[in-house]
Amino acid sequence: MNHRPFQDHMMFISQLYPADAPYTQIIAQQGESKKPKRRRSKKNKGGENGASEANKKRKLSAEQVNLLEQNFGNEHKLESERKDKLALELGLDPRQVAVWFQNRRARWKNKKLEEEYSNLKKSHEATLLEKCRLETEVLKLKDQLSEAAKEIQRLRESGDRVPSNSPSSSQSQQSQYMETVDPPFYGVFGVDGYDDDVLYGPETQCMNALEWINLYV
DNA sequence: CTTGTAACCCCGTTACATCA
DNA sequence: ATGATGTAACGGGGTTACAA
Repeated sequence: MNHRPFQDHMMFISQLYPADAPYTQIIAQQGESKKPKRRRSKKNKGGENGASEANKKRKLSAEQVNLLEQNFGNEHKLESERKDKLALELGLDPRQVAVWFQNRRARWKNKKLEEEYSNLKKSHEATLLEKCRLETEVLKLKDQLSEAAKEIQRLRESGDRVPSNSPSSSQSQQSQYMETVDPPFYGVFGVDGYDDDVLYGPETQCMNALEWINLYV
């Protein structure tokens, strides 16, 4: 019997979505959370005849594992022809080979998930640091802006005292200066108001980010 | 077209071996 | 002796191919 299309499909799906159980399976399991699972009866406890022999054969030899690993390295899926051949070669039941491949795929998937998690974590930490840096920069710029505003105020006051030849000159000077400062930026950070968020918000967030990183790195 | 079955898959769990 | 960890094996539920 040929199951290649299905196997290829499943391989494709599991490579695309290695973290996800098939949707239908998730639904089925969710729906059956109350159904009691059938417990497997204990065996090979030595109470029944022949059990101890089965115990001794349980662990695969290093040689067997090597060959299985080699095959797994070539291809994670196992067609029945290859399974039978391998089983013959290893002196194992084909069912054992199939089970080994299933378990190996599960281990491989877990490892991939761990790697992915680790990469995401690193990237998240880098983003937090960058956020922190940008917030610090914003604070600096706000300081500069506030200094500039004070300077404007000073100029305005001195302009009031010193009569100018052209009445609009100080104003045009101001507006010229203001043009160098992006108005939306100026407005967004409410330099006049200096709300609490400007002084404390980003800084504390930044501290939290750093503490967070120190905690988890 | 429908139904039953075999063979495969994955997921979660269990049982057992090994090691610190 | 024992708890933690790794892994072989299993049970259940899903899909697909195929025959009747």
